[in-house]
Amino acid sequence: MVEFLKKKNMDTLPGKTVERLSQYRRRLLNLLDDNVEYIFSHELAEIIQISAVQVRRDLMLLGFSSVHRKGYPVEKLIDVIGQRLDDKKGQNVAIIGMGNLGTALASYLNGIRPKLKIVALFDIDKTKEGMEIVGVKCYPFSDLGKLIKSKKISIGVITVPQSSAKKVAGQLVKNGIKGILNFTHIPLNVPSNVSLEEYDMITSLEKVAYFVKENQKK
Amino acid sequence: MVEFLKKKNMDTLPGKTVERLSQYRRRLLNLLDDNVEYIFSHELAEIIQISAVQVRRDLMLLGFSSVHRKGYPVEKLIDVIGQRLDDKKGQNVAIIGMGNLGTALASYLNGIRPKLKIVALFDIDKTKEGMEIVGVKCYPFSDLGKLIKSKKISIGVITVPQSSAKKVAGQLVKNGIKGILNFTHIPLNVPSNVSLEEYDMITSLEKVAYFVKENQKK
DNA sequence: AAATAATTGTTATTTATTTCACAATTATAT
DNA sequence: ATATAATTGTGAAATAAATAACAATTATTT
Repeated sequence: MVEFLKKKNMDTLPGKTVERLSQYRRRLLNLLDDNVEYIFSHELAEIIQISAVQVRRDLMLLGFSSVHRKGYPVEKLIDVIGQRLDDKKGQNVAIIGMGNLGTALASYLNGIRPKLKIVALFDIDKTKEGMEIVGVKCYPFSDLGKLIKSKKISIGVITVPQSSAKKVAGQLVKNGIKGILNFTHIPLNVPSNVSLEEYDMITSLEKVAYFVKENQKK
Repeated sequence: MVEFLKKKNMDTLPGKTVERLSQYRRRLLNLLDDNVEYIFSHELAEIIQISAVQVRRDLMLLGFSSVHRKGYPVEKLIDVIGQRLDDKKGQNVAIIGMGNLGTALASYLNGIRPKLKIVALFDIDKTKEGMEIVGVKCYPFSDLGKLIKSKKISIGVITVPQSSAKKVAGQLVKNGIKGILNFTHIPLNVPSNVSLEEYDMITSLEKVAYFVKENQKK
């Protein structure tokens, strides 16, 4: 068995590497627009503000090599990152909760990655029904289950008020969602086959605040 | 010299611990509302969905002990977390960019922590001048420097469009900001005395999407 | 009063992530 | 043609973070 190939090219990547690959790709797409054909590890590192070794290590995990003394070919690298990160058939996303945050996310995320399509928005407020944000329709929350199935939604983004977070997560899970991105500060408890990513803006702010305080001690 | 005391009670905490302490506190405040007086490490762990050892370890770093067989006293623990995380005099925060995201953040963050005050909002759009969101005034961007000084703002939250992120960060730094929470996906380059926390929603979504895909291989 | 059970605080261990250090490769300069 | 310089890919080392393992403590049960 080709264990050595498997190791490099099939293993699930570490979460941190995934985060960085996502960022590399975004930068590389910009570079492509500027007709940059090759990039050295230290250049990419500089742009993302990390170390060049880190970049090389991440690309090593992709099994991707540079062209000697020219650097990494930008277009090809974008492609390889896509092959590793993206789902071939694409994935459909719903955003639940169309307050300011949900609305911001809808316009922010929509269209940014061809393989990640925002296909439905949901809100409890029935007056929002049929409303469109950046070309995506808003549905009443009661249609959630139906639409997860009909639109093959695999990822749900929760931007509802704190108080409904658990209920919404429960509904998503019950209707077979595969991944959840949670923007409330309520910790969610989901079965292990559902990928969960939590993001708490208060925690981020408190963290900055803490390090500001600590910095001033010096 | 009291090295042993210094070690536990003075050292800067690891970032991960800070994040968890922030979360513990938020949960504990809820518990306090429900008149819970004591909590065991495994109970707090269960709420946050982490391990009990992790909780004990974090509290160990605070030098905080439980009451034997009763658990950790909730009110006192909240207090001790505050003593460690919060700045005594409080810290003032500005949000720059009053689109949907900025607006969401303003209402989300305001009032949630007494020692973190949102004292000013900024937007390039002069028609928003004087507008109030959750009781905080919106100022034109040109007043940024003046207000950082007069209102003693130490933390800036960047929620402007991607294209102005660097300019805004530059202005903040130039005017003596101490910490930045960046919500754009432009990596910022700030001097080392400025604490920087970046949060990129696209990366989070791509990360969930990747793990959804990987999970399905199994 | 001895045994049992619950719970902590901490040391030791393991695992994950980052950085160091350097041989290998080859384009470019001399 | 040789030396120099740039750059990579990776094993080894260092650092950071999480988990396990367990002695210590004491309330409760028998």
